[in-house]
Amino acid sequence: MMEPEKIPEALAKYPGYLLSRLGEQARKRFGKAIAAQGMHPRQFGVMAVVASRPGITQQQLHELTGIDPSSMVAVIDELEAAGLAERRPYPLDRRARSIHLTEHGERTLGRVREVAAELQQELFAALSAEERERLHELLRKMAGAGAAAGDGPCKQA
Amino acid sequence: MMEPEKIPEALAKYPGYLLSRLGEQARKRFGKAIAAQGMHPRQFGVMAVVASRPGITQQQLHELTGIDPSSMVAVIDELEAAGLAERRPYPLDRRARSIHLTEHGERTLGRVREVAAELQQELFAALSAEERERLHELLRKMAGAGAAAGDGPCKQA
DNA sequence: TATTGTTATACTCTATAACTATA
DNA sequence: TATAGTTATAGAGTATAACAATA
Repeated sequence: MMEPEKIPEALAKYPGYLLSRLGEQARKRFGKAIAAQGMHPRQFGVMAVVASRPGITQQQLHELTGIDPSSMVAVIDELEAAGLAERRPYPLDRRARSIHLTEHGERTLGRVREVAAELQQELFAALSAEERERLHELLRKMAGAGAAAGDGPCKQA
Repeated sequence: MMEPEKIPEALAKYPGYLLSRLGEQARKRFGKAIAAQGMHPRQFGVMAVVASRPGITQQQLHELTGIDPSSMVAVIDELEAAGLAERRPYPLDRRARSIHLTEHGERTLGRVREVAAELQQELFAALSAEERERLHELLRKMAGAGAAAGDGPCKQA
């Protein structure tokens, strides 16, 4: 169990600060939780998007995850090396690469999703189920999220 | 104006992810906003705590901000070099150093607080005033924040 | 001429370990 | 023996610039 660190009022009064510090904490704890599966938060993010849009290109992955194109190369390299994903030719544009999860990748993603769900329970333990839902809604709204024009598999898949 | 980046449903469904990504975004935007004053987010955090607890030691600052003690040295060095804060002997324990803001530091902090307030408006623009307040409460609760045992000036000040 | 992916590189931020002076 | 601060160093993580293939 990790102590959630006390945040002094002088800083807690800034919602942006809370967002930043709690976000960093969430990322770190998630990273530790999935390290056992040999996975990294960035890899999880990419895999989750690929799972929802099989055949997506690296450029599109960059736009959706916010990960820099040059860093994206490294992430996909790692996933390929671990046998979790693979690059395939992208028929519509021969410059681009089409990314797919392998079967092993699908299974691993499933396990990591379970770990993520367990961690969520811990992370938001101070909140009631209702409060968690409310917080989630507010964060979604802030992110302008919810069905980012074209969720679902890509053409060609 | 910075586009708030669209977050796909495949990731937005994880509240921890939203927290992490929105937090990172908040930090980056805040950093850019205060760079004009020659300030860094870490420095602001430390200064805000020092302002609320004049005479605080570096060790205590580390506990309250989560910044590593060795990094704290660098932050205070920067603040001293910029004439924003200063180290003084700490009578109760000669190993420790007592940190205080200079007048220039107080004034600068005041200006940066204004910038922070403006940025907050932008950052949470997608939310109504009520929703912002609700989000702030939920984040506070999550952080176990609110009057961290001993807010206020330190003895000896 | 612009874009996708790639490579090499630099830069920022943070963490680790060892040292000093006090306790 | 343990702790506060310091220093030097190493490691993540990320961003920047230049290049090849293709559009």
